[in-house]
Amino acid sequence: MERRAVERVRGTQDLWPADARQLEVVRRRLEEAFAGFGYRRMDVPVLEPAELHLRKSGLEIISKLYAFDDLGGRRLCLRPELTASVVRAFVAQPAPRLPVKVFSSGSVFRYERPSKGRYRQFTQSGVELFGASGALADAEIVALAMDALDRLGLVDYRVTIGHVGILGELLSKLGLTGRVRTQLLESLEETRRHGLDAIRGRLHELDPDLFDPLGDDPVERTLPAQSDGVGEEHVRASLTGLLSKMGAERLGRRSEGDIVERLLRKLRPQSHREAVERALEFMERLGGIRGEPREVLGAGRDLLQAFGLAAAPLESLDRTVHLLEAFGANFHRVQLDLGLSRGLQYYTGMVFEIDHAGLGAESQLCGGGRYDDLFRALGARAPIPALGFAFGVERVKLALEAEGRPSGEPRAADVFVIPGTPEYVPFAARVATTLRRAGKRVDLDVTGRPLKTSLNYADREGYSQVAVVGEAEARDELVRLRDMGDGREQALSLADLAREWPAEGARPPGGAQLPRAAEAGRGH
RNA sequence: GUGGCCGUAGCUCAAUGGUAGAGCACUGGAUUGUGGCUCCAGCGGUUGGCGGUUCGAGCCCGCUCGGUCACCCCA
Repeated sequence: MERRAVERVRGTQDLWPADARQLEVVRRRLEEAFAGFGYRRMDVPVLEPAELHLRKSGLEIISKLYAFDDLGGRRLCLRPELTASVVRAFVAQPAPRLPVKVFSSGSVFRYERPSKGRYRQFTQSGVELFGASGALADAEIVALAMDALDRLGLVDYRVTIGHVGILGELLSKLGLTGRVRTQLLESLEETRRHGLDAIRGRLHELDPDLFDPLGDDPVERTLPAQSDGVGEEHVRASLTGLLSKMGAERLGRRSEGDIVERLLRKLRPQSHREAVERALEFMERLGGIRGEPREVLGAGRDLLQAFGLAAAPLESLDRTVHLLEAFGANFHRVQLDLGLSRGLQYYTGMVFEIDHAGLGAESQLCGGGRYDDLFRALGARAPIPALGFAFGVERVKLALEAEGRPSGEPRAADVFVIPGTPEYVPFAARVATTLRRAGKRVDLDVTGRPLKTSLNYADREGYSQVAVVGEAEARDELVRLRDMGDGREQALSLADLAREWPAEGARPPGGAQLPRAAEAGRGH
């Protein structure tokens, strides 16, 4: 016989009743808020084709995916988040009418190094809103996330809102596409933490032509500086003109056309490089703009103007912020941060995070934003505007505890029924059942240990009432409910109790302050 | 993924390199079945695991597993 205990998988948790209950209460309150905004519950599988997440997620999440082959040879994964599954479900079977407002909760899995507030299996609870573009939808989503935390009585949280569309617009204007664009979008937040050189290094790995030292060729040095928006045809034309002026016969035997093409080839990386440099400069300045909404919007407009960009994303943010006020959000908890980028690459517009000061390193409670391109990426015929967010339920629980408002040990039941002696066990079972049918939560003592020990236990566990049933009770067909506070007893005849069943609106006298639905509907 | 700290009874923690302990919890008794207080006794350990150094390791060293803190990243 193997004596060594089987250990819990790293990064997972066993939740004993007090913690399990608290997590359940948190999740339920969040979901109540979602429902209060007209969102409906939807469930999606824990198992998904690995491809679903490989196609849409950033490298960071992909590298942490729990992926494996099932016995049928399918490449599967445990979901690392919920949004992709909900979108996949919609793409496979579109809802008859937009908009779609749904919420879902459940376990998600990421192979990360565990620490406090960071687990390999954790619970997300979030919403998705499909089919609405514009600031009102953006504001509703943020207001909903804040309302959910307010319902829980959380105080010390901070909402940070940004907009990745600003940088996206610049990159488009500079003609930056593909992996370089993706890399830059993902790096926005990194610029202020690690500086531009860190980003340059990463880009160089991606494309070695970027940030190579310039050659010494004097001709290359005199080439016209490439700036944004200048097409290759234009460059070819001006190069040809330049060569004519220099006198082509002095450049050897090659034809003018050959030379131009060769220079263009050398030039292409450089123009690319300069576009990237311009993007980096923009990112650095953008990243510095954060704080109180009005100031950020002002500074943002100045920057966009300096780079000749349309102010549309900022105006959208402006409207979102104003609508947030109209939603009655706690405005002093909101700040704007134009350098906020979020790691998931599929975000396209407004993005936001909610952090809590009491959590240390893993302080983010919630993250979300707009992901208008995700439907196309997952195979939808038409683009559908979409946005959403997810809470980390365990982190919200930790935040509540950090603010010193734990739910307290839940009382197991209202009444503890103790058989006085073994021979009255059947009668005790009958008493317990009668009380339950009369609407009480009843815990029957099944240990058979000495009465004194059981009473001691009942007292320490905090039962408000105890019923010891023995000879006298069995003879008279009654139960004596003893109040554990003042010791007074109340005799109830079983016949009277039975008449209450099924009693209309029977309510347990105590311990009902927590959601009743948590108990109902279990184990069926 | 990087660096630091920590792992001793169910829980919280002690123990100069020299016989593994306390409080709480649990079981029994004082009290011949009616709680909380008190007192007494009992149960409970491969000191996370494997290896090394040493006459001797909970303690020192290496690896490993787990936790935690700071990075990183995210929720």
